[in-house]
Amino acid sequence: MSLSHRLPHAAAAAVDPYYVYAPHPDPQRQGVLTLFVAGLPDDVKPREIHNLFSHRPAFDHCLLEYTGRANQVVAFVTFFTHEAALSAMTSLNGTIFDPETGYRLHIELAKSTSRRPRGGGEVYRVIDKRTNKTEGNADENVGDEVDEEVWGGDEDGANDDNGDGESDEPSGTENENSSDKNELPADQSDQPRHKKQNGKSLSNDGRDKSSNDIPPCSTLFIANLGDTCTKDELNEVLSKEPGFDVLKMRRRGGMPVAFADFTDIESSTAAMNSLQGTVLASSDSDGLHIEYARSKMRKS
DNA sequence: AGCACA
Repeated sequence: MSLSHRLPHAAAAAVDPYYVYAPHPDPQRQGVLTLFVAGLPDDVKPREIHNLFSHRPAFDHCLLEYTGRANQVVAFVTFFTHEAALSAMTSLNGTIFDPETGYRLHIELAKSTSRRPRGGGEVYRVIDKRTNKTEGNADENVGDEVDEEVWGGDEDGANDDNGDGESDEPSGTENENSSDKNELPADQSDQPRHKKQNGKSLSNDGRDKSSNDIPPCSTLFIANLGDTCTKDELNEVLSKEPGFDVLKMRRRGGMPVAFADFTDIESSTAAMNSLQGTVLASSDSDGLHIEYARSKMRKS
């Protein structure tokens, strides 16, 4: 039934050597108690986030947000101390959240600490901006308006962090009231909803999960790069993906494109899913467009 | 939409 017979190292890798973080990567985020969590499948439930993080030491509270952009879902998890947040980040970052799709958690410090929920902490806090709940939800609340009531996190003075691209990957935004739409991080969206697609097992022809026509390949084709994008900038992001091997960039006249090779198709698929739509500092539109390459990279 | 290297 499931593909358990060909699971690689899958869920076993809760901690990943690729996700070793420097103790203080960004001075701007040093006091922050909240983690920003991306790489979540669109059918994720608040309970799942809570179950995953609430057993961590010094856990405080968490919030799940269906952003309404693409199929993106992000979470904000707050701890009582900065160290506890970092600890949870390093041990859970890179965790395969859904072995069937290869989605991996991408965790970083949030831009600012989430405000404490007012009343109690028992209820799952959710912001749901989705207008069309096609996936993973039985009930249809189509006329649902955006709930923006919770959380107006705006007391931070830290906004633009375009310093010297140290791990410059985009971070989540907490200002859902803001009109800025350029702060969305990883966007694993590309799964076009089939007519009767239910969140769980895709009854596909049995192959591609994201790229539509191109068969899976351990090399990824990366497009929609800003014209100022450098190989180093791209490398920064890709090197955090497990199994990443070689990056080649070329600009053929127009916009640059890149090819990233991974050790295997599982890795390239997971990387594609988690990096799809990632907005780099050099990006100017929708972020990275990633597909399987049409042919595997040759090395010599 | 844009897919090279040998």
